[in-house]
Amino acid sequence: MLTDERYAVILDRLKDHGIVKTQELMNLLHCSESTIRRDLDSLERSGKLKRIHGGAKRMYHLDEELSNQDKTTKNVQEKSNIGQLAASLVQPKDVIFIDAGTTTLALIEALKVGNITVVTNGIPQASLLAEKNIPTILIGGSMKMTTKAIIGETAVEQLKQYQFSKAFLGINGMDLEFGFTTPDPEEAAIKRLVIQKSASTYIVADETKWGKVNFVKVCNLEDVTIITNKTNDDYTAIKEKTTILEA
Amino acid sequence: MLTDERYAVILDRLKDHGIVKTQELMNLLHCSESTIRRDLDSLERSGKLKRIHGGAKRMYHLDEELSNQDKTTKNVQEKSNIGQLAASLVQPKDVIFIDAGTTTLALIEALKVGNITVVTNGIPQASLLAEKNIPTILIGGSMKMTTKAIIGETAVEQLKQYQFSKAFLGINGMDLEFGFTTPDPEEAAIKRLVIQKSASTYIVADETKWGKVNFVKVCNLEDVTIITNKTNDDYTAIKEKTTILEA
DNA sequence: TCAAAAACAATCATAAACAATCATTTAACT
DNA sequence: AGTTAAATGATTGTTTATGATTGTTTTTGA
Repeated sequence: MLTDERYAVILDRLKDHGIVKTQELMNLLHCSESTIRRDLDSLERSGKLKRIHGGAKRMYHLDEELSNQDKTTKNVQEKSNIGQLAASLVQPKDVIFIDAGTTTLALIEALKVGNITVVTNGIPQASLLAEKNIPTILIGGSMKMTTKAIIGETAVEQLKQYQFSKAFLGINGMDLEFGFTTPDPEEAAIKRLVIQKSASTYIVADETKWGKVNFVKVCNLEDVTIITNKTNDDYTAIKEKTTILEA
Repeated sequence: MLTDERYAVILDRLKDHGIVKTQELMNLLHCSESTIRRDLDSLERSGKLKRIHGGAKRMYHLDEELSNQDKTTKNVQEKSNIGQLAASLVQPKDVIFIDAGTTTLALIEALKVGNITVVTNGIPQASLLAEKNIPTILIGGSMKMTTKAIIGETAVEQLKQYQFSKAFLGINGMDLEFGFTTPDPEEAAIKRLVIQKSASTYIVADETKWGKVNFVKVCNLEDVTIITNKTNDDYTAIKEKTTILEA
């Protein structure tokens, strides 16, 4: 069992359970307490988890961080559906904003129409847009390392220069009571500004985001149109407040 | 069993499992530990995998960036050498600019020191920096689709805000008579501004750039320090005008 | 509050993996 | 065929990872 294999197992387990115990890892990985302890120490140093007495717990951004690797295979079908619906809204001559995050990548994949300009704050988004030969403007500023999103004051200042005909935003949580929320205040600031600068705004989010509440509020449900995949009866109350497009 | 056959087996196995062990490969390929180790070394140099203690693992990042442009392993080796020399110049507390282009990616790969800030105008650069957890500021503006470089007026305006202790630039051509040249006026404008804003500037370029002349002049040979790999007798005249670091 | 138990950090010896080198074999080219 | 270059496997000493041991700190519950 190689060091990196153990790391992978530990992080995977952490992703599911939110917490791991030293003893449990010893049995699972068939190695000594010292080794586990050293592993947790390394992983903590590289910011992947937080050590606690008896084991370790998940850190905030681990949620997003791990998903970058396996999310590509996880909700792929659903995201693809959402992306296609979102892409169908884009028309020639549109100037659209595309948010950072994994969900909006599916939108870019599905983009078909020509003669559009895209503005984005996501590095992977920019990369994909370049490969699809879509004229793109990237927002400058500080890069958030876990999500490869551009944030900060410089980004806000640059965004103020633009107006968009449509904006497509990702989100971490949406809830009837608390509206749209994300863990990062700086990302929330970007999203709020974009909503303000765009003629119409669409939140693209798969069903797992329903009912989740994060640290910072972005806006109310009724301020935007939601593009999601599965809306069951639970959302009748929500549907009265806002517009939902089902993919 | 030919060398390239082993490479294929190793990479194939890596694609499925994400990780390979030296011992396991020895049995699978019926060859000595030394050979496996050499194979892994070569494959790491050409950017196909990442060696770890006991074997190797997949590289998530510049897999697409470098390998699909099919650099020969020789060229990769040279760029790696140049990158390592360039990286050795970086010191803690530096604020450095890293230019877009493939050569500077090797520099980022080789970056070891902590407590630095990087400013870049390259999308692949930003992506790699994020994976290495290096604090990064990305220049915003229009994206040039062929090279994934950020250019244009917005980029220039943002750059004016910054000062750098060191800057590392790529280049398309360098010539005794015509100096440093690139095909794109907008890229040249960025490079010129960076040179002006940086305490010291290094051009990183492999030997193939010597004697080439492109459309737009960036600066004279004597304005910067050149980091390149092979300097033979032809360059005696050049060496009188400028500083050359040989990797 | 105090004592026992568990978890902890630090250290050490051992074993595995490592880089570097060399002689030998294999392939490639004239 | 004969020469040269490249690849291989064995050997060397070095580095790294590991598990056991030590004594200390934290948690627990009586």
